[in-house]
Amino acid sequence: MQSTAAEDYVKAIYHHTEWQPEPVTPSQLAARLGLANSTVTEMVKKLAAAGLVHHRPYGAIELTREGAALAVRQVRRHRVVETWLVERHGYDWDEVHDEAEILEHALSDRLLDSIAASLGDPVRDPHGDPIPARDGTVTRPDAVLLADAQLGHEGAVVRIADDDPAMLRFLAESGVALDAALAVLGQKPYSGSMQVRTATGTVDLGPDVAQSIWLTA
Amino acid sequence: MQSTAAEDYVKAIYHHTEWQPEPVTPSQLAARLGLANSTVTEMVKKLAAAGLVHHRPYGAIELTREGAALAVRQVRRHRVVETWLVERHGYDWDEVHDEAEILEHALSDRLLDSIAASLGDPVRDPHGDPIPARDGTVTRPDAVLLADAQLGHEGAVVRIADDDPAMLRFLAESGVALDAALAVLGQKPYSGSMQVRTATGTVDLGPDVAQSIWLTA
DNA sequence: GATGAGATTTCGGCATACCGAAATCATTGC
DNA sequence: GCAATGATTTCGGTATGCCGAAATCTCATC
Repeated sequence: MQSTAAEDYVKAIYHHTEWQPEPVTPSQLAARLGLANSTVTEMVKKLAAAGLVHHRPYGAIELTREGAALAVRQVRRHRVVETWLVERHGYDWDEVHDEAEILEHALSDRLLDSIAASLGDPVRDPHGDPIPARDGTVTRPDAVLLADAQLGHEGAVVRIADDDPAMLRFLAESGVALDAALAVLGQKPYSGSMQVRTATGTVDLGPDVAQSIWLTA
Repeated sequence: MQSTAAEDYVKAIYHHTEWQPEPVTPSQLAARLGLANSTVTEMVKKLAAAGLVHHRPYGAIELTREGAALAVRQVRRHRVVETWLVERHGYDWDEVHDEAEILEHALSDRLLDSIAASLGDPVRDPHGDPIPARDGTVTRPDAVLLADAQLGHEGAVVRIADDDPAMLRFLAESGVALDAALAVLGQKPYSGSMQVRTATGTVDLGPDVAQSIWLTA
């Protein structure tokens, strides 16, 4: 059991718990992977038989130690490839995902490590997501969701979880990029939008954006 | 019909006729691909239905215009990847094939062209095999097999068709590498081996080696 | 012109990974 | 405590690509 399908499943399970941990259900997994529920049930059974996940019928799905290791390996591959595409091949953030999704299954360990080394062994990808090390170590910065930040909180942007290219462009133009220093000036009641100071000025960010931006604590 | 299997089949058919043209039979194809004859028969039927090959039952197999275009595209991908692995990632000649075999199916056109451009759009791979251009143009140098060369023939090495790493190392140490100037000094009767002058001295090359080295005409 | 060797094709089967429909389960609301 | 709802699982089925064994064809040889 080491098919590309298996790799995709464990990676999807891993992602579900990466930033806010709660076990994943078959239907959530099916939605994320774009598959029928019945397909996921069958595959999860096989993954369980292969020792990659824990799953009792009608229960939630959790990775075993072995499954988590495989997932972390895949995440490393995916994010190294994304970083490489952006830094060396002129891809934009929104263009890398599909290509990386395929390549992460095709590169040998040797080539992947060589690519990572040529990039200086980066520790985060273009979105700020941590890139696991070769040995599976994941260093995740202490981060606060902008939406949860206290009034007056100041911090640098460590992660931008949005995939919408238009949104990313807007943020970049507003002075919101990885490592940019932000300060939370205020919170508009009802609208849920946040007023934020950047290096160059002040911006209002809507609630969904505030759910996508993470700051240093 | 554009599966990785189809790509492998048309590429194998193409290779068969690349340096000495004769149509390929199902059993030759099966041997080259490491598959059962029955599998090849079935797949060829599908390729024919898809318009990639001509094939009447019990006859030879030939590429259609469309099949040849797909094959050339795959050859380009394979050779660009091999060149990239050797030039940028420290692979040796004998180590690139398996990796390239997988990657050639996984790279998008955009990424492949970007990689080729980063290498200066090379026209030949580490073995001297021509790399087809983006538009499918193949420029093959006029070449003479060393084994067929006239006595006194002088020319530069344009292709080394051997895959054996020990052999390649021996050749490199003997002054036989791509672009090296050689002169055919003599031919030993019966043994079939050739005496050749290199920049640094004189070497005897056995008949199988002489079947693998190509010189400018 | 028949025959037999060797290549080719046909046939039934297998594995993977997917689907929709039907059956089953768990839990919430009454 | 029970029914109904929504999630989960089971079941039959599909497509691709592979295999070995059996049937069939071709062609050289006699």
